[in-house]
Amino acid sequence: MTNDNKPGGRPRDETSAPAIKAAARRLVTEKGYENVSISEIVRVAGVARQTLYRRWSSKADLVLEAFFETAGEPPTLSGNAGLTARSVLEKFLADVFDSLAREGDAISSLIACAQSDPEFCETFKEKFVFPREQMVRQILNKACSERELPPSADIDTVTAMIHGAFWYRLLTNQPLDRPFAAALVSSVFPTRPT
Amino acid sequence: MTNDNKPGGRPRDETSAPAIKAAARRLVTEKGYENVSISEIVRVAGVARQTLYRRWSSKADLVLEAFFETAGEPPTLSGNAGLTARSVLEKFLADVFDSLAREGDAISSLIACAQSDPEFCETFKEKFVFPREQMVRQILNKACSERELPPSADIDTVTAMIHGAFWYRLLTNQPLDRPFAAALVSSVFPTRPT
Amino acid sequence: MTNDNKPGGRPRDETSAPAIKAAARRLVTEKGYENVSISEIVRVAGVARQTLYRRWSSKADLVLEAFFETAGEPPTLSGNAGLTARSVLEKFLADVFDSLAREGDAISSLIACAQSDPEFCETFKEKFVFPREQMVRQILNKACSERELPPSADIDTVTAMIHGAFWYRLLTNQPLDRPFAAALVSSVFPTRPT
Amino acid sequence: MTNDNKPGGRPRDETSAPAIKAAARRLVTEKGYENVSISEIVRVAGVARQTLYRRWSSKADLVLEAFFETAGEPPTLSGNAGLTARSVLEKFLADVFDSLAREGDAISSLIACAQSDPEFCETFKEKFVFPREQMVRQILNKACSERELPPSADIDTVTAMIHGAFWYRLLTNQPLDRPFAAALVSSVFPTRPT
DNA sequence: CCTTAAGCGAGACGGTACGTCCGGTCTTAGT
DNA sequence: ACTAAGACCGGACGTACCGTCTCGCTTAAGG
Repeated sequence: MTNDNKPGGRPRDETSAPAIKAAARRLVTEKGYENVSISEIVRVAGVARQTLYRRWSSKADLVLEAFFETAGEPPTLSGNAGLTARSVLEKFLADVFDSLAREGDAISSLIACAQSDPEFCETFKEKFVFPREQMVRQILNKACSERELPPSADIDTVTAMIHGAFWYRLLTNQPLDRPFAAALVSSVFPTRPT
Repeated sequence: MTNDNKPGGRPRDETSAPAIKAAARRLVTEKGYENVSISEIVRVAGVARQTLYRRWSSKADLVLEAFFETAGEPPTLSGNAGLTARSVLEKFLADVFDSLAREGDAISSLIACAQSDPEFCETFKEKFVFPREQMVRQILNKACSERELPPSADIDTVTAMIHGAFWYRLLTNQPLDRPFAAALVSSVFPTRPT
Repeated sequence: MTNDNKPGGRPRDETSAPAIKAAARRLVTEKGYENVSISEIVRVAGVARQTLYRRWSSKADLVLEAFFETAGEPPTLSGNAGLTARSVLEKFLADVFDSLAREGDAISSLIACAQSDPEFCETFKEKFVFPREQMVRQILNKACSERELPPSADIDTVTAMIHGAFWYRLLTNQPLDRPFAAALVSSVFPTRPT
Repeated sequence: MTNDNKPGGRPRDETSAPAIKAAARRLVTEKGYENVSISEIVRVAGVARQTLYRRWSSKADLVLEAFFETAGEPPTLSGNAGLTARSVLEKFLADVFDSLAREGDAISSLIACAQSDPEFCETFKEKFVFPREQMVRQILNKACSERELPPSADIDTVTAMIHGAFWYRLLTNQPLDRPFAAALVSSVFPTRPT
């Protein structure tokens, strides 16, 4: 969103944007997207109102950037060489749940905002949803090719079910903990006959 | 929500409440929860502002009642006597998807609202979420007891996965159609060896 | 400016308008028209901003009404029965000068404002300028008919000169005192040969 | 106002100041002092904002200089050798009225500005008011010494009345035309018995 | 030739005030 | 008691200017 045309004029204060984003992130995390006003963000950031509007055209724009600035490659898969896909998935989910436990409320309010702002929704999907979805899909594909899952498994649908399960719990304020991660994994991978 | 204390005074206009709910329902369906103001609802309903506040304490209360007035027993299971649990589930999901296709945007915005309003969230869960969840759970339990699913199946988790899957697709604007219903069902019920 | 259509609705708070006008009048007197902000007026009046805008559409409207609410019959001519027109004029001017000494700065800033706001200008003339001008004209007419002035005197022009003289002194911050009143009168009335 | 310290550095662009003054003068004439913003002046002048502030410390400074650059010796008295003071005065007033007819609105808005800016007021008086006042005074003095006016005439007061009369008409949007000039003169000079 | 010093267009900066909008409460008169 | 109407306070909104500041560049004059 930030436009940095090269030519003349005083350069933008490099500390302003981070300060604003930090303020936005903190306030949204503390109070939820809807309960944060532009005025409060600029006050906390110690910045003039126009300095915010010069960079972002709306609260949605700002908050999206504040939360998902870095293109979404959130947790990574590397270093899981010798593990089974099942255990990789379980660890991945546990990690995701941990991070949501920290800022789940903020994420909830972003999901909420996405419903009434199509542009926000698109960016949110691109920066947050799809990367995580892709992650699960990769793990499942690996599981499939290594025979942990039957070749007939419908990867897309199972991905939606896994991803959906924790959205569902997130949005209905039900616990997102390690036991749930384990239960999800168990439901996906066929039970081993003892 | 409506309080109908017995004693004296002019009785409430019986047409006001329905008019307000109809207006609310229509506007929310058309424009989404966040983009509808109280002022607009009362204007469309042709009613004084206070007439709304006398009956509901907030937009959330009103909209919840407008959408989920009847205690949630939405689709029913009766009349599915001879069918397999699998086909019952598929039909149930197809029906849910059909109804969401009609008013999915409104539901999305209600889910959104639930994120910033705990009370709304609670009512929404009670009136909308849990009944549907319970429905799925019942079908799966039946499937279990009739050996369509292995007895080891984790009904709670699978319920969350099914329910979550369509929330997820709903909130991310991905298609909710019959093929997806079929795919969900197929992923839950072990594939029949041909 | 205040519109008091008869029908329904909560009546306007009768104390608000006077409070706002009092605040406006006080602040303009203290600080000058240009240095008073709407925000300050409503803060001092202890009133919501919209409560001001509901009654007046601009600071100009408000201030005009605050200063010249009562149709302009400022000083009166009655009770000067037996006096010469000359002495009546001198007394009238002395009175005007006294009142300007009290709130001359405010008047100056109103004259100023009138220059950039034609509507303000019109109302200002009607409520402030013309009544005073008319006063002088009446006195001069009386003087004429009673032979204190030659019948050939151009009343309109002399009125403009008298009135103009104290505007001129007012706007250029030159003293407006009794000696000047006397000098004006002496210049208008032919010097009596000693 | 322009300071031209001797030493090094790039010399000021000689075209900037005239361009700025021209823009200021044009805009103030078109729209009135209050309705012209610094931003607009520099945009019209095709100049950077700082280039204006380097030369003038405020809009008031600039506009004063733009309008009254040449020390005030506006119309001159020379070449009126053989005429009566009365006709000289009439011609002087007619000239002043003509020039005001051209840019009266701008002058009005300057008078307005002078009310809220004491420094502006001082300069305005020095550059515009006093020279014209002095002019009238000289003519009247000459009239006095040549017996066109009685020696008892109060030159200062009459000057204020003349000058005030056209300020008054100027500020109240009443016509400033030759008949009024004639009427003023007639009221000052004792009517000649036919 | 190269430094120094200032002017230049451009535009960001922290502020202040604007006029509008809405939410939730209240106060009327009328039914 | 209830209605329709609408005023009330509070507070956020996005915009417009203000006067200052900083950038990279240009333009001389003087060493």
